[in-house]
Amino acid sequence: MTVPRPCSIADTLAVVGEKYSLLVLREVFLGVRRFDAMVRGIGAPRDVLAARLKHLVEAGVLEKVAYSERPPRHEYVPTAAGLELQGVLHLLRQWGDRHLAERPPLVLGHDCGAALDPLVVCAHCRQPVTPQSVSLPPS
Amino acid sequence: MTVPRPCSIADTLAVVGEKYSLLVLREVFLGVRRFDAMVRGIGAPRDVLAARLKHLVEAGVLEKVAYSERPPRHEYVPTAAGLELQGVLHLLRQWGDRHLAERPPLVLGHDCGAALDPLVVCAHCRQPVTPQSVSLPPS
DNA sequence: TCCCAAGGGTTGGGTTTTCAAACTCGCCCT
DNA sequence: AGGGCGAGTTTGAAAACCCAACCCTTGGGA
Repeated sequence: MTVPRPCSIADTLAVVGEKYSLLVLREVFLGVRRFDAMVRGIGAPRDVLAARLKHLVEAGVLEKVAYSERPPRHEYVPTAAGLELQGVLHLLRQWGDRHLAERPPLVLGHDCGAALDPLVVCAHCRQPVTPQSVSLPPS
Repeated sequence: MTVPRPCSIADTLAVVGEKYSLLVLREVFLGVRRFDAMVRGIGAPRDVLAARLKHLVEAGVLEKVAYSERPPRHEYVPTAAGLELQGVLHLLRQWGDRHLAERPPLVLGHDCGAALDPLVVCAHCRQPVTPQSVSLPPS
């Protein structure tokens, strides 16, 4: 192996793996969609946030939507592709709540009435995906 | 909001959000557990990889296990906490396969016999977690 | 015995990114 | 005219990152 492993995890991280990118998505999912509000919520330098937003828009994860012509104002909304990243954030939050426990967890609700407790299952058999239940490809 | 939002997503990203950290976990889950092999698989600079490994060990995500006394040799194996991050990698891979499609997807198998297709459900009701089915906390 | 290779890093240096603070620009309000 | 908001852009110093080269230990041939 002389060149880095080709891999869609790496490809995905090239889109959302830079510092603050996933926090931008967190804010968007929480309904925070304006530049200044994101700066405050994330605590990122303004120039870095501007660069991340541009990158995410170019990658088709967010879309810039005008909500006022004059003065020109717009907000960042997730595309369909962007919405599909919510699961990643749910899992990151769950992992932090379980293993870092530095704060009272943010409790999200699920339609069923219970607190949201995300679980990764196989879409085919609906059984949980565990390290043991996954088989690696023959190397 | 004068200070960044306190959030376990951000806390988790402080552990695994640096450049290459999730790729280290990918390699570990693929069974690649030695320094030089990781350098080749990931394509990271050796010094950066050394720093990431140290950080992941200190954070309790990986453990350094000797497999030879003389010469002193060891490998990096995931802890229980580390194993729990597999779901994140499955989702990142799935997203890349769906939206980037730059290569034939790496097909992992699931116990049920089908190709692994990860899906995030609510552990309580087993229904898929969608943007619409999750309710935000009252801000 | 001598030399080389493998494993697992460390060191020195130059190149990018980040960062925080200040600045800009258009528009609205008073 | 002055002040403020939203949304960035500029600036210059600090921190990462990248790469090549080097180090050390042990094991294996020639």
